[in-house]
Amino acid sequence: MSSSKPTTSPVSVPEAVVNRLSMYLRELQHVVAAGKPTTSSSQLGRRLGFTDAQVRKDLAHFGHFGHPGIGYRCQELIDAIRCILGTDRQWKVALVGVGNLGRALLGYRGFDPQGFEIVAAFDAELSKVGNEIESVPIYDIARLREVVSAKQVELGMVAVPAEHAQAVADQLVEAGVTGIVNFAPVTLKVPEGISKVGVDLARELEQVTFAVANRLRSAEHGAELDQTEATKTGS
Amino acid sequence: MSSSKPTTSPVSVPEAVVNRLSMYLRELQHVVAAGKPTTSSSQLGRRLGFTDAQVRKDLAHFGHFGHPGIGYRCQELIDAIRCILGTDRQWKVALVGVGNLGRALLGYRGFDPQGFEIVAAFDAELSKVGNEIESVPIYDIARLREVVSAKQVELGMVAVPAEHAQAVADQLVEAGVTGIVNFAPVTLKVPEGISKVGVDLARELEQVTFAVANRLRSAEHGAELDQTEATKTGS
DNA sequence: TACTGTGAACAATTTCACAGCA
DNA sequence: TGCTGTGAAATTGTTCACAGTA
Repeated sequence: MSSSKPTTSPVSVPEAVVNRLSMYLRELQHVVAAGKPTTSSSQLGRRLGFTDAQVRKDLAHFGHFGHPGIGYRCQELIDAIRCILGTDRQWKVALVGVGNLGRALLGYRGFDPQGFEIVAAFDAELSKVGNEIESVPIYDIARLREVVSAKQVELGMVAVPAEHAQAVADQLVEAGVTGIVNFAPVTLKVPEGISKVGVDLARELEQVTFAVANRLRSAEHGAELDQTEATKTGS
Repeated sequence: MSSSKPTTSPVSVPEAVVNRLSMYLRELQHVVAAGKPTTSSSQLGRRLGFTDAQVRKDLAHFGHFGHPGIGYRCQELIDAIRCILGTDRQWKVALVGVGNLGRALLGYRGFDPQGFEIVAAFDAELSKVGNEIESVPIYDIARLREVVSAKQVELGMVAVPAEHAQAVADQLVEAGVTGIVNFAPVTLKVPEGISKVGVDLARELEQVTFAVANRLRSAEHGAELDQTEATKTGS
């Protein structure tokens, strides 16, 4: 039992595990940045709010990465997780919608180091077309299919108004992307075999207000032994 | 039986249920916008990718909202869910960090209709201070405590670089906010009783690449009967 | 000693299936 | 008939506790 390459065919991994895998990765990067070469399931768990057993079980889905008596060598585990997540290589991403949010995504410094490169942006407003933002060229959305194919873009980010999101997603799929991150507050329909994730900013806030409102309710109400903690995803 | 006010003290609701509640709300708003006065658990479920039983069970945590034989009256259920989530009133929000992402958040049109109003923004860069963006005034971050207290801000959004996020969160808590949405890729520590949610853009992309990479692996590999669908949160 | 990996126990969540109301 | 609400069953996920390795 010692380090090894990730199991090639994970057969069926709960989505929650994949979520936590990303968190472990981020945390490991912080540990490395702090100069520590190794860490342990309990340390990792403590920092993220999980039990040590959970951390070990999660990682065990993919292989044997730990060293008994030692813990995990950070760089080793980072490499393994990136391999599992598929970010051991660079992914080409297209952004559709160069509004406020789109521009923010173009300027976001966190993508490149994690393996994502925005190689093209699209907008329907012709005054934006032809410019570059953060050295990403902006194309007429009418050319989406052509450009996405030509540049071999694999992932799409949808940052257009809700009413156009489905149409944009359809075009992205048509053009050959295999995964979509959607920032519009609608539920996209995508064909089987295309992955998608939705990020809805108002919904994130609602998760917080629920916890707050709930706390207020129990407080004024009469001290139920209620304990709803809204520590959803880490961070 | 029939409609009623949400149960006041939900005692203990799984976080996943709260997440879905937000999705039901969004979906119901779309149904209303389409002119339909009622919907059903199966319709709602189909649109979001859940079973009808799940929808009913989720809602049953909070009261009896449905009408046997009819389904759910959309507006009624919308009102009930907003009440449960605490967004039946307006929440005052402070934004810290007026970079690319911060500006996008200031310009985001989706907050107001869902009950969120950004009433103040803060930045350390003094050239930004004193201006308004989207008619939100930008203050020196040194005045965070003072302004947040004075304006009775309840929620904070952290959109500063990772290395400053914890310090900013500490100040927000000090100043009296009860909930935080964090956009920096770090795990914040907040005191018991403060709610937080983390949004990490690179992590969202990783959820997608995992699914894609996984699909590629099984494909080239040898057709395991693997079925990993990355249809995380809806959208 | 300090830690991992893991079967077995436990807990939570989801689905099923059906009674009951409009 | 069409739909909800809900116990009971099935499934999934988490924690415990310990054998085993460095």
